[in-house]
Amino acid sequence: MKELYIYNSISGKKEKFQPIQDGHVGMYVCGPTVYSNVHLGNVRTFMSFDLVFRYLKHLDYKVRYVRNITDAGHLENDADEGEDRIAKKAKLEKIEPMEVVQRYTVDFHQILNKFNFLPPSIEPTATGHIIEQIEMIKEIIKNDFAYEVNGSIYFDVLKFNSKNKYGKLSKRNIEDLIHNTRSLDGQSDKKNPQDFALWKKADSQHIMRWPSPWGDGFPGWHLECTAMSTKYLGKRFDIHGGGMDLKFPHHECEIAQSEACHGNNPVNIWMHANMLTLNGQKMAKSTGNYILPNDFFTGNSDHLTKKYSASVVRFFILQAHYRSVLDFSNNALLASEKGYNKLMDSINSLPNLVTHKESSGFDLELWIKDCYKAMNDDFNSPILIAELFSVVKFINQVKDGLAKISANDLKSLIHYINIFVFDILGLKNDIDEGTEFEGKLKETVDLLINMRAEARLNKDFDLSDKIRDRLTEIGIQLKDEKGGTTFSIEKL
RNA sequence: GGUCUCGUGGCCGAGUGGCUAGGCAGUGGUCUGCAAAACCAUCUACAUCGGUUCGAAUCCGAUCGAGACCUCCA
Repeated sequence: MKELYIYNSISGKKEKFQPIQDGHVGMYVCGPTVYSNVHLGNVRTFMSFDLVFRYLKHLDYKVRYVRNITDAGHLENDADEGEDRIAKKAKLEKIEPMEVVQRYTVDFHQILNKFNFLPPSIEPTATGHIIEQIEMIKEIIKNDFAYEVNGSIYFDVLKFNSKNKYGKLSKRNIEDLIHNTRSLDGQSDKKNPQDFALWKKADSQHIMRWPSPWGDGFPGWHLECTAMSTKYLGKRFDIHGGGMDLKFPHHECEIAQSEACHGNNPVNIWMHANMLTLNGQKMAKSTGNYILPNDFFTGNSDHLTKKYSASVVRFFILQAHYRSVLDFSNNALLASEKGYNKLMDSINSLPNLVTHKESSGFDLELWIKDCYKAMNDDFNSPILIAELFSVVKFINQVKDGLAKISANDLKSLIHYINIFVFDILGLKNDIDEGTEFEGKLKETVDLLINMRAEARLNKDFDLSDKIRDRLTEIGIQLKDEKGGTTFSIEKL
C-alpha cells in the first residue's frame, strides 16, 4: 500500500519515492509574492502541494513542509530598470511596503483557510532571512561564481556552465539561451544577459533596503528560496515544488546557486503543478485574465452565474490531475458542484444504512486498494474521485435494497471514506456542520416531513405538494427513499 | 524565432499498446399519487495523414491547432 511513485520534473519520469532519511520528508514549495490578492491559479498550485502534504502525512511520514512568503520586492524585469512590485503597490496605495506585505499575507492565509489548507510546518519570509542570503552570496563569491558591479552582485552563469551544467531542469542549453534571449532596454551591469542578480544595489529612492558588505541593497529573487530551504531542510532535501512557470528561470537558478554554494544539487524530486487557465489562457495578474477566490463566495463575477462554496471549488480543482492544464469555466464548476453534492449526500446517509449479516455487490478490500493505487500513482486525485463515485453507487444500491453491507464493512467503509475524502482530499462536508442551529433545523424539517407523510396518507396532495414545493423554493430538497424521506440543503 | 507540453465523446476530465475511467448533460425504463432523488439500461471519443505491430486513442514521423517558458509570474 505504500509504494508511492512521484513524477520528477528533472528526470521526466515517475520515480519510486525514497526519502533521504527514513520516515522523514523535507518539502519546500515556492510561496506567493505578497503584493496583491492570490488568484485561483495561485490557489491551485498550493492546493496541489496541500494534497501532497496530506497524503505524505497519511502515509505516516514525518513531513517538514516549508512554504515561503516572498515579502521583499523584486524587480519587474531582470534588466537594471523596472520597478519593485511591492514598492510600486505601496506607492499606489500610499502605504508602507510592509503594510502591503501584511495586508496580502493576511489575505493569503484567510483564503487558504477557507479552502481548508493545512498550514505548512514553517512559513519563512524573505526579509526575515537577509543575513542568510548575504552569507550565501559571500560563499558564492568565494567559490568564484559571482561578481560585483557597482554595489550589485551577479551570478556568472557562463562561468558556472563551464564547470557545471546550467539548464538541467528546464532542459535548455546555454547556447540556445544566448541566442534566444530578448534584448531588454536599459543599461545593464551584467556581463551576460543570462546572469542573474544575487544582490541589487538600492538607489536612494528604494525603501526596502538592507546593509551589506557591498552597500545598501536588497536580495535577488532566486536567492531567498535557496537560503531558506537550506536553512530549514538542509543542503539536500526530498521534494521541491512550485508552479510550472517557476521552472525557468527561478528553479534553474536555485539549482545553480546551490551547486555554486554547496557543490551539490539541492533536491531529489522536483514537482511542478500545471497552470489553471481561463478562456484558454493562463490566469495572470498582469493580463487581467484571472478570477479571485472571493468571487466564488459572492458569485460576483462575469465568469460566474452563481455562488460556490470553497469545498466545491476544491473538488473541481482536485478532479483534474495536478500536472495537467485545467481550464476553468462556470459550466465545469456547475458539473462539479452536482458531483460534490452527490458524494456528500451519499456520505451523510452512511450512518443510517441498514446492515446485513454479509456484504454483497461490492468488493470493499479491492476498493480500498484501488484508492491507494490512485494516490500512489503520482497523487492521482481524479482517479481517486472516480473510485469514490463507485462506492457512492454501492451505497445508493444498499439504500435501494439492491446490495448489502455488513456492520463490519460499514464501519470500515466509514473509516476509509473519512480518510480519503476528508483527510487526504481535504474536502469539507458543507451539508453536515453539526451546529446547534443545524440540529434544530433538522428537527424542524423532519417535522414538516412527518406532516407531509400524514397528508399523503390522507391523499391530501395539495398540502403535501405545498410542503415539498415550498421547501424546494427555500433550498431544501426532499428525497423519498425506500426507507423514508430524507432531505438535503442547497448551500449558498 | 527557439525549447517544451498538449490535442479524448455535448461539456469537464482520467488512462496510455489488447480489458467500462469518472462527473455533468442527453435518451429509454424501474420506483412514485405526480415529481425530485436513487437505481437499471443506453447514445455521442480518442485532431488529420502516413508508418511500426497480430493488434494503437496509446509507439514513430509529418501536418494542422492550442498552451507554457524564453522578461516578473503559482
